[in-house]
Amino acid sequence: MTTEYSGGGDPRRSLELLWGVPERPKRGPKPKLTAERIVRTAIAVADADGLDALSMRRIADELGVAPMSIYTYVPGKAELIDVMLDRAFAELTPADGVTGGWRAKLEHIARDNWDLFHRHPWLLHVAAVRPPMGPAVFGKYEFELRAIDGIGLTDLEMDSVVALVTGFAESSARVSVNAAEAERRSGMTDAQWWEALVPLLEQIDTGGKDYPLSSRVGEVAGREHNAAVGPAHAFEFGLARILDGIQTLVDTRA
Amino acid sequence: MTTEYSGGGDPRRSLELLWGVPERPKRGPKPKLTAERIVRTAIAVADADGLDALSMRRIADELGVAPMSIYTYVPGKAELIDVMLDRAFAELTPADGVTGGWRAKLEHIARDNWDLFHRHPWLLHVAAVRPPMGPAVFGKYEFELRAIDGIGLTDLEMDSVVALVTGFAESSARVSVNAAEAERRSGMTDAQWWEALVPLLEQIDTGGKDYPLSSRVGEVAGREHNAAVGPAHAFEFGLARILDGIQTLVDTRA
DNA sequence: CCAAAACTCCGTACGCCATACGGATTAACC
DNA sequence: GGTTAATCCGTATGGCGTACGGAGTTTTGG
Repeated sequence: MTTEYSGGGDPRRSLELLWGVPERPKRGPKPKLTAERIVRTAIAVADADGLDALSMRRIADELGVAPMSIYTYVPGKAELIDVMLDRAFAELTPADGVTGGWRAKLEHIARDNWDLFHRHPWLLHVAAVRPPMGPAVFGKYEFELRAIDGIGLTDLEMDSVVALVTGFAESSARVSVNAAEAERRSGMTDAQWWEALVPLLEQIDTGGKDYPLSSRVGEVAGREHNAAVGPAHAFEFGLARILDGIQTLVDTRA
Repeated sequence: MTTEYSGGGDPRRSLELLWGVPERPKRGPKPKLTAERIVRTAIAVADADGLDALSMRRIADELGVAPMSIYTYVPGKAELIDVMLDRAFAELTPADGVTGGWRAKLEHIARDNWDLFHRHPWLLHVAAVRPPMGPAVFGKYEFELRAIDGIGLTDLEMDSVVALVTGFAESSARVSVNAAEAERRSGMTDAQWWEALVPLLEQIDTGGKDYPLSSRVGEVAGREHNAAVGPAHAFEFGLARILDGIQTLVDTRA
């Protein structure tokens, strides 16, 4: 599985694509495609078959043109992925209408992110340092900050809180998505995989060490949440702890 | 950058490599290599040049043999990476000697993990669902649990707390490592990159929307922590919140 | 002492990737 | 109608993991 990097292409070309340049040049043959159609097709391919399957050849096949024709509309794969990212983040919704104060709003944001990463698992394979400066990324940061505006935090703390919550949503979604991916590619559930491993592990000479806590806790944890609900439980547990921690901070400010 | 998957190979062969089979077969020419040397070389390559540079050809070059000779000692790249993972985790240290109770112990574990991911950034490019069942991975889970044993949590809560803290260390290290990687491959610091982007952004027609909170908070956050300390600050801030949240949970149990 | 077996080493080959380059074609402008 | 700009795309490069099978080397069994 290939991890791509956002911000890898020419920033000027990326920005033009992200914000849309309405210029219609006149000369030359009628274009068969648009950048928009290419982006939509690329997202569909990545959703269906993963970022690995997203090649310029595949997009071209899907659109019925030769591979090199894509480069007429898009400078390269790096810029294309920047636009795909911004498009995907555009699906996120503000927490403005959510009742229940900052805590409920942050919960909405965390869950919304969690859902997004499950709808578009390929997002997790794009390292979003230096994210694409598109309308959706701008809007996302703005309404995330709005969720905790006016509750007594400093500007720096607001930025840190938003980063903590969204970062947590991403990292727990990563675990969840990876588990599902492992299940798909191995054809075994986590339970089946573990079951197959136990007899092999019993033949191993551990050199006299034993693992009392691991055995006890691991068994309980394994029984309690099988693979289907495990990552979701981890998400709910972690989110509750993090919000409690933010509560403590807010309390010291009041 | 390629992301690899742990647990991708033949589990039996992986386990043999992980725990070491001392059998010395007799027939045939004297082996020029050992699995051990191959693993050490692979880790050195990944440390120095990243997981992308880790190819079977590169390892072979490094050891002065032909590419296919590697397969005499190691079943394939997937199993090799499993062993590399376990070897790396073996560098982690228990928190038993740390004074200051469970909070100080969890801090040690988080920082120890954070450091490890910076020493071996390629760990972040290996998706560790279904981790290699080697001695180090077993030991890690055991002493992580020991750090919070006997403070009133249920077995399930102990598992969840450990997963939360180590998961957070991984995800914030990911941000940090990605930032450093972006700096290296672009030749620009975050500050320089942003500076180059501003004039381009000013030419953009945002369609009348503006972003009051983003501008105010973003500027403060950007000024406060430049790229060098930004991720480290996010780590410290998030860790404090998470430990506060765990404190709240522990309090309800007391 | 010799043949068979076991083991190491490795040359070749396959299909797939992004995209640089330049040529052929097509449409609009002067 | 000639010039210019734009689209479309054929070809080629170098790197990847590893399947396959052959050649060389050492020990074992008789």
